[in-house]
Amino acid sequence: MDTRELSYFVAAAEELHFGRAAQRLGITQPPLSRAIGRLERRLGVALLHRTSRRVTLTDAGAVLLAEARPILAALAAAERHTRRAGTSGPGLVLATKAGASGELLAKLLDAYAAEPGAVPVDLALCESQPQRLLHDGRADVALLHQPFDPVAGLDTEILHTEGQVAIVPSGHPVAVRAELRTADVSDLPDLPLARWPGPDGAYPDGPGAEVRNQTQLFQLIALGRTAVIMPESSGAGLPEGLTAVPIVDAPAVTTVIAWPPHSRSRALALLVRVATRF
Amino acid sequence: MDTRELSYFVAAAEELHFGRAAQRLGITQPPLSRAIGRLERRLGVALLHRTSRRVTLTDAGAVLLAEARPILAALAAAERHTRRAGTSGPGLVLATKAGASGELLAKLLDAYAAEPGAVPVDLALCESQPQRLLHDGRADVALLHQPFDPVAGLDTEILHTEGQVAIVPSGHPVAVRAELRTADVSDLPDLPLARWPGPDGAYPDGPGAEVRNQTQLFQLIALGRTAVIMPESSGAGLPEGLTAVPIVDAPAVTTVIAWPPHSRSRALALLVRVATRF
DNA sequence: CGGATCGATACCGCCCGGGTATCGTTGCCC
DNA sequence: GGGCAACGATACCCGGGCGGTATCGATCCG
Repeated sequence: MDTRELSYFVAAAEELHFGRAAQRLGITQPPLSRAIGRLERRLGVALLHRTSRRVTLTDAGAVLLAEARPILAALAAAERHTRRAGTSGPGLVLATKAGASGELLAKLLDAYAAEPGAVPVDLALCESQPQRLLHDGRADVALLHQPFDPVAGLDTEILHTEGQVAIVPSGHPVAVRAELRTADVSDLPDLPLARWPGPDGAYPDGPGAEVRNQTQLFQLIALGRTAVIMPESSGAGLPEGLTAVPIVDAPAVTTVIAWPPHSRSRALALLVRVATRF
Repeated sequence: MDTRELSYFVAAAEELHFGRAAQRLGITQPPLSRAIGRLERRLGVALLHRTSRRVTLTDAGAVLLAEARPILAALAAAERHTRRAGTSGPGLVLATKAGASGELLAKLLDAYAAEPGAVPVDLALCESQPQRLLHDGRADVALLHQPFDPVAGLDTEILHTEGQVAIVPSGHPVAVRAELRTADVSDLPDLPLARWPGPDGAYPDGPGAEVRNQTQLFQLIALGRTAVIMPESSGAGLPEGLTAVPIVDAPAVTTVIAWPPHSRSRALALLVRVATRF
């Protein structure tokens, strides 16, 4: 099966309309019709059931669509990884969530820079989903936080484990407590927990404020509109008006350094070695 | 990146010899040279370092090779799965290890056959690696035994959990014991544990007999040459001269029914539903 | 029943993949 | 050290397939 045929089929299967699919692919409709027809003939299976008015997926088409998408994604990732591995480029790109693991990151970068043979490290501080940068080749290595960030398909080393704290407005009654339990903060009607976007960019339902980054979040907390539970280290150096209170029964957060399997860079290996010395 | 180019590169990277690689691909050498050159130009990266006497992988080539192999395997699997999903075929093919889960299998097949809407079920009884049949599309569903069979990348439902027994010659001193511990049978100098082939078909080192199937194994045990630890149910209905003794500290064996993700067959869904009723 | 929408088909030009012939380089061996 | 053999690169040719335009045929709508 050819890559082109496969992406043609995915486009047609997603659009369920040959004209629009062809447009999306930057070709005209007839070659698309022929390509899909040829693919079906080669497989000996109908993939799309089509009348001149409606196009639907057959069972076989649904199977192929589900398998084709990750294959095409893996192909694109392989291409980017190969490009990065060949062009020595600007050194390493390290991805992590902005605001997370601040002290650990600073220590790591300092220690690495002091090593003989270190290369320049660029930072990719994203608002969410740092592991995506790894998968699509925009970064070489990432600091991820279990259980928040999925690490499936990556090689990892554990760097650090820490508890979590609630960050609340200093004026709120719970701010004076020495410690809290999860239930103490998840049930406050006047202070609903902030909601972060999921992997698809959509927000879960709930009463709390929708937030995308830490600045926004801290401002909303300072205004008494929301609260949040996050790792201890993210609560270091809080601005005025915010208080961190340990949550004793929250699951521990593990910071890991992660990289795509099959990486062969000496610079990356050195960075991982330095990181695991902590 | 084209599939053809990718498989050309894999062949060249594995053979490290353009002539042989071309022969393996069923083409001549010049188109292969051109294809690899074009791929390198498009990626902007050298994949193979070649003199007229020696071909070696570059770092980028090693990355691409490692990523390309699973991608090509996934492509081939997708093709087979799609073919199977389309051609309603002879019904379902169920794979499992010959001799394993005998009673459970019989019950499952009977119960399924009694359901309205059941289709004929063919059995693929293999000597090892039943999950391979699933991955390459030769089977639709399998009974696997954790922790022996890898279930990564499959959808599963747990059917049954059982302990393990040692199967020894009836005349041996340990045969009269009511129960054993793993250490009791793994250290017997006169009765070394049988060795099964690994995923690559090679046998691990050790003193025990090399076996491939249950008939062979039981014969060797009856002759006093080896012993084995296996799930209780596999020890049911032993031939004359063999005795099963429970191993109290062996890890439990879980029988699962497994199928490739994205399967959409009604017949398969029914089989799984029947299986999970036990 | 006429028109509009949409997928299939016919036909054409060009690019690209594969083939044969040959060149240039590099170890190797006498 | 020179001749030779092995091997990858290059030159050139041919045919198939991909993409384009034009058009057909079917189906739904008003």
